[in-house]
Amino acid sequence: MGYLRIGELSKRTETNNETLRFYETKGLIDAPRRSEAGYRLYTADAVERVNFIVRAKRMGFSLKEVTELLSLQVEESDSTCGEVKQLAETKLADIELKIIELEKMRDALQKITAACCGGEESAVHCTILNALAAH
Amino acid sequence: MGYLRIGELSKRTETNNETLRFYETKGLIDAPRRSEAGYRLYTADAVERVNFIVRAKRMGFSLKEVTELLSLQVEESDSTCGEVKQLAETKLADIELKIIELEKMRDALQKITAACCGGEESAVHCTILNALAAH
DNA sequence: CTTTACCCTCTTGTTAACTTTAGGGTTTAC
DNA sequence: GTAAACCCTAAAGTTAACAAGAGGGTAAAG
Repeated sequence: MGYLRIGELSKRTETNNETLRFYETKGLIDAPRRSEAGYRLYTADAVERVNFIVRAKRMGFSLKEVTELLSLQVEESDSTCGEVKQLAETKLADIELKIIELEKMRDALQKITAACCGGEESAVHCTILNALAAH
Repeated sequence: MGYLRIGELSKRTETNNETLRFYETKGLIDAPRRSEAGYRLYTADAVERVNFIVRAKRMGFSLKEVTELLSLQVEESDSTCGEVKQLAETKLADIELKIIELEKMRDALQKITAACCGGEESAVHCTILNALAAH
């Protein structure tokens, strides 16, 4: 009880069974324990992990990068702490850059929607490139 | 004068000649005028356009989605204004969601880098998933 | 005036990230 | 107890997004 079979996990993560097995072969999710018949039995935190993968992918991270993100952990051992911190900071910079660029796009799109069908100035000629150009 | 050949354009956009020709076949950039010998001659705004494509791709938009973003323009005709606004708003929602999720990741990463090698609490066991779970 | 760096088209190859197919066993609902 | 729904592996197929190669013109520097 409390275990999820693969179909249940895929339903809760907007994935499908094949993708989950694929992620397992790629090392993105741990091989779970199996039932007597060989069925995969996942615990609840698999849902978190898979959802993280799905979200990170939507952000434009490759599976290789997602693997790196997931590998980030500060252990008690503390021996690899320097590398971890280094990697985390690199990824942090990546993410901050993405946020900034997305904010620019958002502003440009807001200009477009504001200029469009907004009343008097509705007949303006405007593209996302123009909106971005106009800072 | 004032025209760029393909090599010049690729240098200014972190792309390469093959990619630019590929984007042309896919309709992401307009077929430019040609020299007598058949060389592509780009104008300066090609640089803007290609850079936009590059940035949007880094954000996790597919070429198909980039095409949609680039097609967003409010024309004087005003006939398609409703659709344009609709599409722009959909993309805007996409982008805003991405920003929010990236901000969550950023916060989680900041927690990791703060906890790591930060002095007294350096021996804490911490992963990005934990950091995300802890709100 | 020729060598070196560019450019062209067309075809084929590559990589990532799945998806589908084939050929089976297992669980569960009637 | 038998269908329908679910699960397994292994291998082949697919799609997006390029990259590379073949074979051949063009531009510009010495």
